[in-house]
Amino acid sequence: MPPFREIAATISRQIHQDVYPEGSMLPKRSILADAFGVDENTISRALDVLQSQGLVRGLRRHGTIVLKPLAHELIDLGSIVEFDGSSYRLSKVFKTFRPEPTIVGRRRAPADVARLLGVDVDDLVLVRECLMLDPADDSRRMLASTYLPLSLVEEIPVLRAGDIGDGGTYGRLEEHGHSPLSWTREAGARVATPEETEQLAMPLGVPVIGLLYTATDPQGRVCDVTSIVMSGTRFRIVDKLARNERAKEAAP
Amino acid sequence: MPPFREIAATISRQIHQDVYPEGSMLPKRSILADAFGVDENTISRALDVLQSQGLVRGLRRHGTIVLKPLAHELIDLGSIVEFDGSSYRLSKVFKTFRPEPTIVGRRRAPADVARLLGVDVDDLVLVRECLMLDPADDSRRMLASTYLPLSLVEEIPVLRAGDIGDGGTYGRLEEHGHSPLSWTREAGARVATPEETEQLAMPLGVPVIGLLYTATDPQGRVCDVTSIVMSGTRFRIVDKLARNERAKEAAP
DNA sequence: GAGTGGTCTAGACCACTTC
DNA sequence: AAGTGGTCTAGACCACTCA
Repeated sequence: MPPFREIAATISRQIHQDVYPEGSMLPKRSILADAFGVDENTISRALDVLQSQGLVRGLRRHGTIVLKPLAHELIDLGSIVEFDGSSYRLSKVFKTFRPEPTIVGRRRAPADVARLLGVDVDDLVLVRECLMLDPADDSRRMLASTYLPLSLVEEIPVLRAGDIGDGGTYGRLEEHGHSPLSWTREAGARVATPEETEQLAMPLGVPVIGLLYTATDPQGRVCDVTSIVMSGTRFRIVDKLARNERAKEAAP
Repeated sequence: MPPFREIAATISRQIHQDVYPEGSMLPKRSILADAFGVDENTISRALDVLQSQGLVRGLRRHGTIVLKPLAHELIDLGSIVEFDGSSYRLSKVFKTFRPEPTIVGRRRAPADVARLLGVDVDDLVLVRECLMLDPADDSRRMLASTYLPLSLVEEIPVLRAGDIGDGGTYGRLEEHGHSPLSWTREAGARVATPEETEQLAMPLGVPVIGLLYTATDPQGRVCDVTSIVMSGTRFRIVDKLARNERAKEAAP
């Protein structure tokens, strides 16, 4: 293992063993460089590793602070799309956030979204993006983006409206002959894009949980792809598991 | 945005637009450095970014190859623990792999596992680790680790056996009075540890999907934590969603 | 042996924050 | 103004793989 990874692993171990407790400052670069007998630049690279793991954060002028580890918030997404009489919600947990619309317009979709929508990566689609804020302190929790093929927007112009909201899209689609919709969810792990990093106020290079919800009509046409992005260092998805029939029999 | 990130974004865009198609080689560092008008070192950092996104891979002597993007394999984990008459399986997909045991022994558990097990991070626990191989080509797909508190192993010595396997642990636990077990799953995104990187033959710094299965007995005692790690650049978890009752009514 | 990526060192400057 | 992290350049060497 090269020195910079070795050093990152050592400091990580020291943090977990409370040599550097949560909230404390690491020694500054020049001190660490002397301590490990390497150049300051090598320390810098090691600290990069720790930052992308969400373990520490560099604060200019101050130093490098040790963040609270394992502060994962558990999110129970469930696997039920909820209907409240007029609009749908992909999970009941999204009810607990305050949505703040940021962008509505025509853009190119990310490659995986384009694939799910069945459009070319260079085609424009309608994008509606919003931040999910914590109602308590307005902190940014998740980023939600809805992608609609332009052909569908021409067919149902009301989808173009800025204030239609997330759940409302599905209601309008069903009212216009795309009923009943069925949904699929893909969950993955990846590194945040620079845009996501900025919007969610995360350090650069952190892993994120990406959810892609696909709404398909009975004709098999993909009507909508909604992407939810949240920091992997702050959130985890939790589920309760059931037993199958034979397992139930086996229990006394 | 600093130059090295700008360059990484530019090359990433060029790859997606087939300037550098999948399987092709990027120009060598010195050429890219000239092309972008920066030092070779800056190119190196940009390529680091692309490698941790799983987009390219550096091959010594050869050059930097463009990997197949979006080759995500969709895994349907389900939410049912299956019983086959003698042992349990946390998901039916695990049946499709060939498990190869690697480590059995006493070790310290990772901090999040220790938290779930309710033991101190410095306590030793019994670890049983195995690689899940693709039966077709023996390639390494996932890493599965089972953690058991030592107190439980003293109570049920058969758990110490090396060949008990993953599903068998739950059967033995239920036979010894911890019945019926109930399971919870946590899913998260994080950066691979160096050990995982090596065992799964991944490039350094890739994001991984981490699953933590917790088995709890009726007394509320956590008996077992099983961790599944898979590359975020290769896998995605897929689910089909259902509608709630009111949504069903709304459909024609 | 030669060519490529991977990494380290040394020195420098910038950006930001606090004083 | 000063001090910290963030980044760039220049030059060097190593490790690995192929010819």
